[in-house]
Amino acid sequence: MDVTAKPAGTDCRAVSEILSRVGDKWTIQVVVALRSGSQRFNGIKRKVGGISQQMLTRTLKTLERDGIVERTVRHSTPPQVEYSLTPLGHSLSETARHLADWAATHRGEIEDNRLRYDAREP
Amino acid sequence: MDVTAKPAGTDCRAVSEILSRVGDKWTIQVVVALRSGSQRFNGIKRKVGGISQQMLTRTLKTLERDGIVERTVRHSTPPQVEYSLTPLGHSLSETARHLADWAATHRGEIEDNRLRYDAREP
DNA sequence: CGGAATCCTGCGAGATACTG
DNA sequence: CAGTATCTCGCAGGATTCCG
Repeated sequence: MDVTAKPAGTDCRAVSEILSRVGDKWTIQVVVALRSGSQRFNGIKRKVGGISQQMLTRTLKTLERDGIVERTVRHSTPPQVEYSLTPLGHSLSETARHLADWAATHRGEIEDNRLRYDAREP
Repeated sequence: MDVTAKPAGTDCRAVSEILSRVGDKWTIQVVVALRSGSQRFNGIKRKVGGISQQMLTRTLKTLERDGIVERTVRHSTPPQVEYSLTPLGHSLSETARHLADWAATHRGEIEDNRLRYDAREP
């Protein structure tokens, strides 16, 4: 997969690649939760709400792997682990904002379309 | 819409809602395939590449339901069905472009991060 | 050509319990 | 507090076959 020359056809692949990476149930919510600054594990858990510790662990690990969040361990008692966004993570969260705006703007419209669509075909 | 006061908590929900709607394997690829103009079923299938007939049908149907694509049937022999983006669909594809840009820009970086991460812990 | 119906599979994700 | 280890289940998504 070399990315050297990139005609328009390729970017649909690129987007869906990113989307399937970032479009899971929790990734973006965690990123957004970290926008305000570094947080600790259970802090994020509280902030996101509804996420299991299992999934939070997984999500954070893959985010760390991708260099989107940074993990800092503080060996104290009790142990503290801080998570924060890297520059890459912040740039992602900025991009996510555009999506958020789009979502906020068109959510009602979509909702209406669905209702209309469902109304006519039982 | 009311973007006046937006407490950080709300938009993360909105984004992930949109993402889980749009972040599946095919939706965006189909939308992108339709950007250049209206296409017929098998045209889209060819253009996307790798999608099964089943999934294309499903994807197009939910996109139609959401008012993102429009379906036009032409009763001829052989029958022709044309799909095209609605204005809402175009606005989505514009937003997707931002994501595409981000993806193109940072893909290599992410790739590197992964390699580095995987390299140190077997 | 453009679908619908059906069957089958793997992975995303929740619940729970245990460790350091 | 911050994880790891299992077990389980639903559903996205593929392949294949039939229909107008």
